[in-house]
Amino acid sequence: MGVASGITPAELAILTYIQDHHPATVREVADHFARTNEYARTTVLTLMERLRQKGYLERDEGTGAHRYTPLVQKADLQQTLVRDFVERSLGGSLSPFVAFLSQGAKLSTEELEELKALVKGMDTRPKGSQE
Amino acid sequence: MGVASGITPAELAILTYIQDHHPATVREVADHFARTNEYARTTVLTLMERLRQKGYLERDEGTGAHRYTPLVQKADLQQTLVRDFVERSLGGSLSPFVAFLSQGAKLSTEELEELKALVKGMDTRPKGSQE
DNA sequence: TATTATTGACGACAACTGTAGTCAAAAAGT
DNA sequence: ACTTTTTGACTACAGTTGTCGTCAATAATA
Repeated sequence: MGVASGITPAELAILTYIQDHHPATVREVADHFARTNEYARTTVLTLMERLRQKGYLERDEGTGAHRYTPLVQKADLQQTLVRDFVERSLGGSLSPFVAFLSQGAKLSTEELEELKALVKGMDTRPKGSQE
Repeated sequence: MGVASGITPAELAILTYIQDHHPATVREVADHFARTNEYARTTVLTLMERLRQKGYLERDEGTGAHRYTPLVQKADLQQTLVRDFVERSLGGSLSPFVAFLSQGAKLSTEELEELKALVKGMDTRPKGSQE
């Protein structure tokens, strides 16, 4: 399992797209990726089925092609992804991230606002303190 | 390649340890992981050799066991890891990370300081503006 | 309904990963 | 120098992931 939660990179790309465009049929997804990444229709199908087996997608077998719907919210998934990444790849340290932000990472106005509020609120909660 | 830069998760664990304890011999690393993760000596050897082939380690074949040294700084590697993660897994958006911080992620005093300085400095640089 | 196009279930496969045993060569100890 | 350990080069192998082709079943069309 490449990424956290047992989702591989290729699967994540597919799942993310579906989270932004659901319900979606294999063909719709395939058409999308045909332009960018280049995934054959059957590859997309395989990936989508694997995601379904893993519980990230569900499908409605009505008339015509099956329509897939995500079973996890995009925000939730990303949250998990971040948590796992920090834990597994950064050994729990957030410094690299902060450093990344310092070095030119662009933040949207909203993100900056949230960060400001966050910093203000956490002013008195040093690492290790109890909640 | 699980993680960015062609380093797999298992390899990353090994490399990280070596970046914190170098130069290191296979046995030293193996002894360390024998306690925690449970990697057989030869597994560690294999992983270290793969890292060497990928250019992340170099070894000194002097007297006794070979001594391995990292060829990339830990901070640099993590920087790359973060960049790649944000790009590949979050589609370039930092919101999930900010959200992660908001939801209880603990920051050290230093990290918080850096973040504060950062927020202050970026106050007038909305997303999309030129450097 | 005959014909044509679309779908999806399967099967395949090579590359990559995690894991480690074997065994000869080299080093250390006596 | 002889024996015992330790090393490391190789080999192996199963599971995962990325990628699709085939082909029969369905659906859409003429």
